[in-house]
Amino acid sequence: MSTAPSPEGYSIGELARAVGMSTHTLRWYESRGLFPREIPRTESGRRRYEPETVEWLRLLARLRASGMPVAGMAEYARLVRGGEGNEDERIALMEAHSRALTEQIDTLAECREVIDGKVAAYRRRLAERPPGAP
Amino acid sequence: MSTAPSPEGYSIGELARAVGMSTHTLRWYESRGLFPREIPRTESGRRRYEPETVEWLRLLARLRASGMPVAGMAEYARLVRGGEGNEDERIALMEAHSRALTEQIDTLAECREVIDGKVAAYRRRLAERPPGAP
DNA sequence: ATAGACTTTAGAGTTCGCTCGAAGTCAAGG
DNA sequence: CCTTGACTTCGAGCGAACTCTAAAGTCTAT
Repeated sequence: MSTAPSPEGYSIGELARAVGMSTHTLRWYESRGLFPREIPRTESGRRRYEPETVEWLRLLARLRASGMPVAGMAEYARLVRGGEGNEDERIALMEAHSRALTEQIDTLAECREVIDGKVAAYRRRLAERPPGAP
Repeated sequence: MSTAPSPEGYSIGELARAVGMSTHTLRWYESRGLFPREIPRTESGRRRYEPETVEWLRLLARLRASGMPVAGMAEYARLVRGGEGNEDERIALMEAHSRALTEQIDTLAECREVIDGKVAAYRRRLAERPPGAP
């Protein structure tokens, strides 16, 4: 609450480096409503991200990596933007995703078993009929 | 092993129904080299898939569902087309995918934990500050 | 004060995996 | 023969999530 002397906060390039995304992606995320609040600007119009933005983006990265579509993240950002009082909606959103994730993990494990079964079959074939045999 | 009297084999529509893909997709897969051999045609040029194609497509479906790109499946089909003797290459391909799959599963499980942590935090907030409080 | 690194915008382009449509051929029932 | 519906090829189109370009403006260091 006063005049901060040092830069305080991240430029878009710094933030990009900090979270491992491109500046393009950060602007595009913003255009898609993926931030829980307005991004402050300097006098000349440059973005100056607050430090906690790093945590927010790390969460988004998790959601993306686990297959949540951008629209889902936008919905979540909207809820957070709405402030306290919609915790149940946030819980519903996240739990739905968690359930989807469980399903996906099960599917993948199943696929892996089929694949490992294939590998085992090929190994058996190799063992029974070593290089060269009618 | 002899002259089969009945139609024997699937039309593209029948196969599509049998494996749950569209006829468009089957033709597209073919154009991408995803079949381990030429698909026989009737006199009039229509595809007549052999019964074992169903199993092949079910395998492809697994590979796709587990994130293998179409190019990877094409490579695998190429190996199978190559006939016996390249089992080690097939094993290498499949094992690489299996490893990728393991990694992906771990990533997803990690993401789910983060998400479940968020849910837990929201629940705590709800419990401590029930509907309506400064 | 000037180079060069960085940022701004709007909008176009890319990749992947299908998905669809057009325009025509063919098979079977009535 | 006529109709209906499945089949043919080919090429365009789509949605998702970036990714890049261009042309301008700004900041920092020397």
